[in-house]
Amino acid sequence: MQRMVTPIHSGNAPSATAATGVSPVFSPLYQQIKALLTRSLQSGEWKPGELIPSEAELALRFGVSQGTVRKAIDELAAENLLLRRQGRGTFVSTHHEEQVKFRFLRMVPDSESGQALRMQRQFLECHRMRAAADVARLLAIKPGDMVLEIRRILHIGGEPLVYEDIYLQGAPFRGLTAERLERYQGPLYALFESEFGTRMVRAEEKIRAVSAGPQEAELLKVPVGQALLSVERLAFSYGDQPAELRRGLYSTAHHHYRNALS
Amino acid sequence: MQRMVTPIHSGNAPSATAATGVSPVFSPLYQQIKALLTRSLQSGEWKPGELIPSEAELALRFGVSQGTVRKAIDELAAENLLLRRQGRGTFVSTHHEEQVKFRFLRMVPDSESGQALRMQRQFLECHRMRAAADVARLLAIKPGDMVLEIRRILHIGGEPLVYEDIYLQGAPFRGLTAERLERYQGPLYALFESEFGTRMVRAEEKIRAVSAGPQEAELLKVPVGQALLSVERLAFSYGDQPAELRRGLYSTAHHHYRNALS
DNA sequence: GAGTGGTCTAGACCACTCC
DNA sequence: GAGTGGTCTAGACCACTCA
Repeated sequence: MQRMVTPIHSGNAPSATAATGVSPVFSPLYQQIKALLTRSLQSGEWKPGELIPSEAELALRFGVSQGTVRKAIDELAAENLLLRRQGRGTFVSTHHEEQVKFRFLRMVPDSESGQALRMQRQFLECHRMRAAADVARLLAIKPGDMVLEIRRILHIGGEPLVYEDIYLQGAPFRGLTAERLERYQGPLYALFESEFGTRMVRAEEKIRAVSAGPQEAELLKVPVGQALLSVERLAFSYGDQPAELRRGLYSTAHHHYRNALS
Repeated sequence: MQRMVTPIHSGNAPSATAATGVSPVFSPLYQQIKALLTRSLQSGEWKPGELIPSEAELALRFGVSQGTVRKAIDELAAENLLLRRQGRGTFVSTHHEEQVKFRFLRMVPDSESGQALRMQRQFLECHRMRAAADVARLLAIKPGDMVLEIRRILHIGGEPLVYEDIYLQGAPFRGLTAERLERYQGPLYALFESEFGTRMVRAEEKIRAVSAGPQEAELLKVPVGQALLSVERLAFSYGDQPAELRRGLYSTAHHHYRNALS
């Protein structure tokens, strides 16, 4: 009933492996291919920005038709894990592309004119610490495990826009230091993927409105009591593994959080 | 070079219509089919909740293969315009389904337990008026054109959660009255689609943090100056036509706005 | 059992990129 | 021109729903 692809084979007819009895897993071939491709991404066989083998070659490797590989790649492309370019091939998505920059930073200026937002970063903190209970729970680690905490402010046109408190699992980000952060130009997620092999794939955010306390007011240069957006983001890496917790305060005086419901 | 599907025909080979010279429009067949299907949805040939013809029948009608129809339907299903159900057929999406209720209302309780949110609606206002300049611009109508304004509060467990100020184009919603709103059980968008033939398909939201003024504080039963989410939503109907403007204030004391970045 | 969408295959040609 | 993804077709069988 169920055809498994794990050992390479090349049967043509569907339902060629029913001999063993009840199938333990029940998923279409293209889902199995998709899982195999994801595994190659996760293991680092193909790194962000790199070209993966052609559809024809993958079809040969897995012993399935090109159409089946195509459907698997289609879904991975829809999830922004892969990027197809006609005539060139299929590439592993990366946070280094211009176009992707606004997928995770949703703040846009109220004036809808050209949003050539030149952003300045100011790092306040970068140190290792033991994870508190709530942080550990969200990152799926044990309380007391080592985490890396980064605090920073994003400025735009000299004005503070975002204050963020970022928590990363300690182990994968061993070599990450304040100097490293200062030196690197570009999005944090680009640094994470290039230097530490952790690519953020998707995220969930919880948004609230809060009043600025004394410290926050000073950091964002707003009056105490000013209404701010509180954004808690949990970002996931390849295997839906939580990899980053981010607590942000956004000043919405001249910018807003843009969202599309579809 | 380009095959047009407008007049029904049944050629097998691609590139069967190059005789006329340079093709004016340049789009794949399945996109043309998709446009035709969208037109049938827009014209009301198939109404929300109804079953559309089978893939085979559509393929016959348009003179293309079933695979081509399938690809067109795939995209429409991905955009939530159609809903496929194996063994039963393809249906026009509707706001009457339980599952869809949280696609446009993004507030969820902070306690992640069972979110059996029983919501009470309180309508404050429902009247016709002339559109102000900003409302007219967003709704793509002329300033001074008639619009319908609805104001309401959503309560949960007796506590006010959302205050909304809603603007609709006057013409399509001619018969909408306060009594009609009171009598109808279920989401507003379900009422709009069932009774007025306007189905909201997607929306864009701009989110800010604001402080409650005196009136807003009283409506939402919060202290003056309390931080609230300000959500401005522009909702679009079938042809990407703006159909509703909604300005909301959300109380985030015990709930938050949930968002997925992917 | 008839009808529907879902999967899989095989092969053809098109559009695009790069050498 | 070679190689890639993109489109289109035709036909087979599977999984599911319902009468």
